[in-house]
Amino acid sequence: MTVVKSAGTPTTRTFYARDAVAVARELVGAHIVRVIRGERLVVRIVECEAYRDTSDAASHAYRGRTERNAPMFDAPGHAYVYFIYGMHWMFNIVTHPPGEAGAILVRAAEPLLGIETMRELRGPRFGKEAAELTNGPAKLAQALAITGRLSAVDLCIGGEIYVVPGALEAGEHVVSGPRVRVPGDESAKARPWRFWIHGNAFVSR
DNA sequence: CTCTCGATGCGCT
DNA sequence: GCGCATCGAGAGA
Repeated sequence: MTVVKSAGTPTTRTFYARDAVAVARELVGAHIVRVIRGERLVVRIVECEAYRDTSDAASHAYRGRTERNAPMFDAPGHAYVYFIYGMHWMFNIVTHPPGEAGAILVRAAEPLLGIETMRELRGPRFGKEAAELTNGPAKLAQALAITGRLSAVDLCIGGEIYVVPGALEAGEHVVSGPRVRVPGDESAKARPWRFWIHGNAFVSR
């Protein structure tokens, strides 16, 4: 069982001003805090994927800046939220060295606080199992009421959504592998830029 | 449990 | 028009 020790201090801008692959590994175990209607919802990241810019054919930033992917090119430590498959929102954290572009997709998390509210946000027929609330990127966004309105929001100032450093528990370790359903050439597909806690029950399918 | 398939909006070729 | 950093229902085993 995971113990939530405190509200925590948000991660800093400099934490995200580095290579996205390196940061993605360190982001596993961190907490996302979402303040909604005066309530704090807290989840723990158990799976995420790094996307870079021109060297990464799978990345939205690969073909340069557009209106949609603009947050990926702007200051690190902000959200990049986009809409896909006509119905789903994806939550990313903008992460890249100065002058570059990139983001980390949060694919799955473990609910820690506010589980009943997450259940309501997901819908009454989902979430009988806690893992069903947040074990996929679109599920996570729905459980935390994340939509395009939060794209480009600063995650480092303790506002309506922010990220807090976390730690792995005893016996846990992070493993890596190819990203899920990425487009692009073979080299992009093969890159082991997906990170997750080995054996964790909240990792996506 | 596993597998297949439709939903549904929009950015980009 | 195509295809997507997905999910859930439904069918079959």
